[in-house]
Formats: sequence, C-alpha cells, structure tokens
Amino acid sequence: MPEGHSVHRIARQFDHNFVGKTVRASSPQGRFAEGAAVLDGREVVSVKAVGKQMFLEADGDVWLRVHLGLYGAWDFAGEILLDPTIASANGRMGQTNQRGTDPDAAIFDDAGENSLASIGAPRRARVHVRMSEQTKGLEDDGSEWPPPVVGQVRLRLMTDVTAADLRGPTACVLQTPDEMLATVAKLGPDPLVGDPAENEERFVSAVRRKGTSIALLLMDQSVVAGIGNVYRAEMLYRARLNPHTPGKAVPEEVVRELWRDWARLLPIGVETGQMMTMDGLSPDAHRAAMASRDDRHWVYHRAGLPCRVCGTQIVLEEVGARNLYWCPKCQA
DNA sequence: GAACTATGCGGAA
DNA sequence: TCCGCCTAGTTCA
Repeated sequence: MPEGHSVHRIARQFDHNFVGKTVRASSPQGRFAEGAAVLDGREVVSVKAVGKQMFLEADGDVWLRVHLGLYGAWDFAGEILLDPTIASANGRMGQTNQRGTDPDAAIFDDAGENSLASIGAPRRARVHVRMSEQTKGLEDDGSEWPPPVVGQVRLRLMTDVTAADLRGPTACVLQTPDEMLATVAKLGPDPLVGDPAENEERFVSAVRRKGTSIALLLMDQSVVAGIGNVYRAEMLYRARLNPHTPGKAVPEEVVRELWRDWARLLPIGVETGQMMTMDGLSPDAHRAAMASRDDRHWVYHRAGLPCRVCGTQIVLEEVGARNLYWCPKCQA
C-alpha cells in the first residue's frame, strides 16, 4: 500500500500527462458512475498530493479526491510523459520488476528494458506504467488502445494518448473547493508541501503536546501526513527510539530529528519509488539488501530475525491494530 | 478454490 | 476496541 511517497509519484504523473488536457472519465465498474459523468469532458487544471491524499482539480471548481487505502492502485497506460524527478530511477525499478519481486512502483517500456533510465528533460516513450505497491508488475499489453479494462476499475481517466485506471481506493469522491480545503486542513504537515520551517514547528508542537505513544503519533495523519506502517517502524529504529515513549516525553531535539529524517526519506522515496531507509549501509550491503523484499528494512517485516546491529530478535507487537516491528535492545 | 495477506481508515459498539 | 470495506496476489489444501 502506498505511503506518502507513492502518492506524490502518482501526482507527478498526472501533472505531466493530464494537467492542461481535456479528459474522458468513466467508471467501468460502475461504482463511480455519477462522479465520472461530472468529470467527463472537463479540463484538468491542477493536481496536488498531501500526505496519502491526492487531489485532481478539473475546471468548474470540481476536485477529485482519491485515497488509495490498503489496496488502491493507479495504472497508467499508453503514452506517458515521464516526470524527470522520477525517471532517473527507471532502470533500477524496471530490473526489479522484471524479476517480479518489486512491490513498489514500477516503470518499464515495451521491451522491458531500461531505456527510460535517462536523467534530465522529460521524454516521450510508449510505456506501460503500474503505480502500485500492492501488485507485481504487469506484462506489457502492447499497443492496444484504449487499453482493455482489467479487473475492478473504479475510475478511468483518459486523454487522447494516456489512460489512468484507479482500482480499490478507500476514497474516490468529488469535492467543492471548500471541502477540499477542509480535508487538507485536517492533515498534518507534509515535507513536500508548504513552508519547511513552519512544517517542522507544527510537527514538534503536535508531538510534544500529547501523551500518546510516539508509535501512534507517527501514524496519526493529523500529526504528520504521509507516514505509514513501514516508514514508522523504520524511522523509530533510525532514531533508536522506544515506540512506547509518550510524545511529550520525547526530547525536543529528537522530535526535530524525526521530522528531518522524514523530510529526507520522503523525497528519496518519491524519486526511487522505494522506501529506502537503510542509507547507512555500504554500497555493496545496500545493493544486497535491496535485492530482496524482506531484506530492505532495518526492522519492518523482520519479526523474529536478528537485529542487523545488535543481533537481538526483532519484536512484533500490535499497536493500534497495526503491526509494529522494533528492536527491544537498540530501541530500549 | 478457499484462506490468507497487505504500506489504511472510518464508523459502530 | 472491533468490524467492515475493498482488491489482487500468494499460499495452502
């Protein structure tokens, strides 16, 4: 499931391929038929991502709000103008995806090669893009246009050359400008939105005001937007912080360091499409770790395995109905 | 073919 | 605190 980095990636794809264009909208599955009818034929004016929410603005003050939830995914097909900030990682993602082991976003061209790995200005290429954390890479479907509908597609948006299919979202609704602003107002700071200094202060004051455990606070989208279960576990480990520490008991400097860590990790995730949290490793060790889904993290999904640093068994604990992984020694 | 899993979250109890 | 939503891939029988 996407955490904040994926939503920003998707927003960038929309920015480059849909903004400024008229879209055809439909709901092949039927569950968003009314909303699709409203969107159909409108011009896409802008797109923004805040935390795990994406907002697509159509002319006439119509906003589409999408939250992918646990299973949601956007599939892009057709001709894609790649965002230069995410194109640089295509080679790596294409490779991992060919092996079928990469649950993160994947981009690959018709031949399944890495010809899109160029860095710099956006370029046009006939590609099939699957922006999904949950699913493995698709076989390329060739040049069929429009692409055949596969599975439960809640919403399909199409320009003359690009298609985007949405499936399994928790939320897919139309909003007025006021409703959209109200949604954003409920969200905590996102490092990629707004003023950096102000964001940090908002995060620090929200955390230090509460007696709730830092583990719960990091997952609270009104405290900080975009962090999910993976980034939470990894950030707590990186800070060597006990997950049960109440927010108000975490030293201010540690809270600030948590924020700065998130502000560092998120852009890396946006660029690479992967939740890279082990940047302290040597290049060789890092390459080996990233090759396997289960070896990418310090603690996430490593219950019972030895801590990479101290060898203590990683603990799995349920916190707020979610799995929390941590090292009881390093994070004592 | 059933059961299980998942990076989420809102609402009922 | 628990339940239900929602999708698709994987695992197991």
